[in-house]
Amino acid sequence: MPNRPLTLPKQDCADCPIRHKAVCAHCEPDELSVLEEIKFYKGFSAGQPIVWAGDQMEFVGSVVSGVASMTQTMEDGRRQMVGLLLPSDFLGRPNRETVAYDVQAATDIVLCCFRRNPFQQLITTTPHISQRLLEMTLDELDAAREWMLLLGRKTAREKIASFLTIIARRDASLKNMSSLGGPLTFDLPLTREAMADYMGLTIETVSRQMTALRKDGVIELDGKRHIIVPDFEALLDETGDDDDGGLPS
Amino acid sequence: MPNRPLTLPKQDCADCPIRHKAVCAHCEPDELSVLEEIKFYKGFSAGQPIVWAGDQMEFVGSVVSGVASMTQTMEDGRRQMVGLLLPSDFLGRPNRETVAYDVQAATDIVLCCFRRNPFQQLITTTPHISQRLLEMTLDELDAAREWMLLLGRKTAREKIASFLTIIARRDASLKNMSSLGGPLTFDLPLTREAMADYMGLTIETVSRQMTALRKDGVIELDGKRHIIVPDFEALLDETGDDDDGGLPS
DNA sequence: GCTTTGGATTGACCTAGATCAACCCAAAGA
DNA sequence: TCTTTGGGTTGATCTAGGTCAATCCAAAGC
Repeated sequence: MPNRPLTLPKQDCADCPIRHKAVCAHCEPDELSVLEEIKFYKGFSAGQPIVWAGDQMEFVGSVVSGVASMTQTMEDGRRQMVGLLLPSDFLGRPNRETVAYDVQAATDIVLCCFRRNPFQQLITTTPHISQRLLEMTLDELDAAREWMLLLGRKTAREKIASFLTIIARRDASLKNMSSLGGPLTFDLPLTREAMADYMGLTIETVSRQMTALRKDGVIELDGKRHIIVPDFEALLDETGDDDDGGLPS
Repeated sequence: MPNRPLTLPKQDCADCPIRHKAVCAHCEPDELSVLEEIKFYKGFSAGQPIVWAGDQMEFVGSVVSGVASMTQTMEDGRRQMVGLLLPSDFLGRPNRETVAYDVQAATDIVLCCFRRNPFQQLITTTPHISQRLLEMTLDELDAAREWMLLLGRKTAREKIASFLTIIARRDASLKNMSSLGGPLTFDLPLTREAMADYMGLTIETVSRQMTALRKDGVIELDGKRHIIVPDFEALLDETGDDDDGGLPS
């Protein structure tokens, strides 16, 4: 497969989260048609950079399928992931010329994009959109704060368990599962290295804690990436937070 | 001084950041008068709780003077600060009934508040406001991501230095200083314990690293809280990031 | 003036997670 | 088939920062 972004043909938006989850929920038909006009799809394959920090960002959009990561890198190479973009998440920000972090496809990914300038225009004329974006940004901020607790105060084992519940929840909500009671199965969208960058750990520690959780029966591993959680409550008990284990957010 | 929130009399808004920095910048006069009607001031003294996580939040507003912290606490008492509210920062979120984190006055503080429900109403009718809130929330998200790098990848010494530059910058912008070249002086708005909760460290480590920076001549301490930075560039060199040390944000 | 109090400092020691190094293993290419 | 490659695992060792405990010190109260 070619290692460059591909602009996909316009497609039916039934599977495009931005249509129903992000900006369009309350739009009038004519506003929708404007969105339609400036819309296009981009695909990236796993590992491929989407934008580098400092680059001009000529589009905004949301993730249709696949996973991307936002990372920050220090001069000496230390890296910290600061955003994980899963399906329905929004990428890019209105009123910013350049992007502040490296964005990279973690898996093969499809984005539903809008050209930035017309989109910005639309924001000023369509209050629904900026209100919806505010809503999404506040959710992102909440997630970031949860993440800060993880980075600052949790043990390596708690970090791994918390990370796994986050992925499990998002995966379940993607499949429209109503409860996380029984045995649960999902794929890790990240390499051990990316997981380490997510949690502020080294790959060795990630690996060790994964095997520890496996040996303790909290998770089962099928290959490197496929996870089976026999008892979600047991996993939650390892996270350190007093979560109620309810529905995926 | 009484240890309970006091509702201050209406006062001239010249010193109220929300008037010019937050929601009012582009408002029409009649929109301003609506804001005026639902506005009131609250004062809290240092250490006093403003709201607890889970509480109903009946107002939103911005910090006029003083400092507040948002913290998250685990069952076993581990605490992580996830937000630091300095003058002109916005507190509370539209469309959320309850608040997600403990908010506490770090110093004596004055808030310029708006009753939440009418304020939410105003958002739907005044696009400027939600656009401005979006802008502010995006800035907050950027700050959170910077913070995540600090928590996940920086050494204790780098954490302290980074924290000091953040406070120094905000303090300088408050005093309308145009450059941070020369010797620099400011007060720490936090106890060592709150600093530790900010950085994911213990108070002992904070204390040790502060004395280390002092012994190395990077900072001078006058009492426990007053900091003198003889050379801001030298402090920046300790932060670990390749900042240009430019103007305060 | 003396005592209490609560934040802050300092020292001795310990441990969770980092570092360094060897090895595993499945997929891809030749 | 063999080799390469890149992600992953495991072991031995080290160390930054945590833990525990004693002490300091300035402000507040009596």
